Amino acid sequence: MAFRAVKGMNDVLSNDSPRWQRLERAFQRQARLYGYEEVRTPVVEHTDLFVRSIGEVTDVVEKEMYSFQHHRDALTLRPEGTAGATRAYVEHKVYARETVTRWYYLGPMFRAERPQRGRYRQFYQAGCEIYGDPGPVADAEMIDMLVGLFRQLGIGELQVAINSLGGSATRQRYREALTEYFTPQVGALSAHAQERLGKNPLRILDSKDPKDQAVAAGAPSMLDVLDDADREHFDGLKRALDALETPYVVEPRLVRGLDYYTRTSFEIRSEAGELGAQNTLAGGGRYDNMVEELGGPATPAIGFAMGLERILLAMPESAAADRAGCYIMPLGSAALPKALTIAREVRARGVRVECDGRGQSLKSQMRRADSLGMRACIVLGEDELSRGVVQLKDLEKHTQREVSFTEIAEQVRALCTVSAEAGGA
RNA sequence: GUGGGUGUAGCUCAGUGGUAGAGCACUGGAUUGUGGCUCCGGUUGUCGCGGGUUCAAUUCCCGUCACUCACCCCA
Repeated sequence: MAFRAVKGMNDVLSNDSPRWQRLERAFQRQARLYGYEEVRTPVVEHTDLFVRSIGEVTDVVEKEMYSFQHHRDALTLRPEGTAGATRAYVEHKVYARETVTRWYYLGPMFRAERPQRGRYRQFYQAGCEIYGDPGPVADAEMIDMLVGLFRQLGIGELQVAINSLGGSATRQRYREALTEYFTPQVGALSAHAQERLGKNPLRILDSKDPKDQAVAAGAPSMLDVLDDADREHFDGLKRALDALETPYVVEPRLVRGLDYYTRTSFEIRSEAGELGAQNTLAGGGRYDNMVEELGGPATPAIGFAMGLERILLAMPESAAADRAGCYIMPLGSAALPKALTIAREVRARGVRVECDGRGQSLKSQMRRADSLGMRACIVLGEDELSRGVVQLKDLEKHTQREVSFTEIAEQVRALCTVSAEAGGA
């Protein structure tokens, strides 16, 4: 056991990968149904990109990034997907090609945090971004799409939380109002909150420390300082969600840890499955200033990311798969060459085949075929070999018949295809 | 960065100051060549690592490392 995976970075072995694939396919299907197309961006970006977009005084930038120097470049493993996507959007002047852009992505992200349940140093996010649509209808549809996806995956106990952080002017006003409110009560705050007061007072609002919560309870609400346009936008979001009959709760203290959010911000949580304390499945919001800040024209944008590991923790086990595939059991080395060519013929017809070349007892091979969930098996011994036939057994119906070499591939295909179609219906 | 928990077979875990067990898994047989149930047998361990106490430590003590959960923050 000399080598181990790097702390917080996990292998997905074959017993888990079907669940991953099911989730990824469901996400991609849902995203395409809503008009998104895939974008793939590099895992490594210039460090400045993240500092500029996520914000210099965020936890992510201050202490969670995997940054390194390569020759003259300061580089960072992406801690999230929006910055890279927006960089690509600006770099390729996509805004000049189309007025509204809808992208989805899926891949690993990296944050050097202390690992725990539902939080890893290399973790997988899937996300969507819309550029060029100011909302709020787009915002509501995005939230509704996520709720629909989670329901399809069988995840229950969902909660949608929404808030509006206002535009940048509003946000500045609110920040001042909060500083004014908290400063006289500094002593009543936790040490942590006291540090934040100067840098980012909004974060005190979602502190879980009871001391902070007590003080924050009386703080002015973000919703009270929204300007008319912000308020109209937020009301529009709520109306659209109502129209879609998507349940939500307004959480005026929902503040997300990335600085780029403006106006709409939201989280989707669940209490289901084996989720621990990290029960936010997806989070996102508007970032109407980022395109311009990264050098493009003023372009409204909204996006979200969801954590695949967390969703997998919340997903119920799927029903056992139907029997499929064929196991070939040659008995004795003389039967092996014929077994191999039969295996290839059957595979050519689209049926999964495993040929057992280990030379073990028939009982052992049978056990293995069964535990693999095979639908059929072929027994080829000396007697069959000399007569040009095999025994074809249906492991589900416990029936067996003799089939000639010339017909075996087609017979297996018929057996396994029928079973697959019946199972899928 | 802070705090708690756990390290014993491939997996899940019992256990004892006198150098280890169960279930599952794997495998052989009961059935000269037929799975899922049953029965009988077999294989697998530096008891995380280092030090201390002791005649003797997997067990007690100290340290260390790893894993894990929670705080923080986020997906």
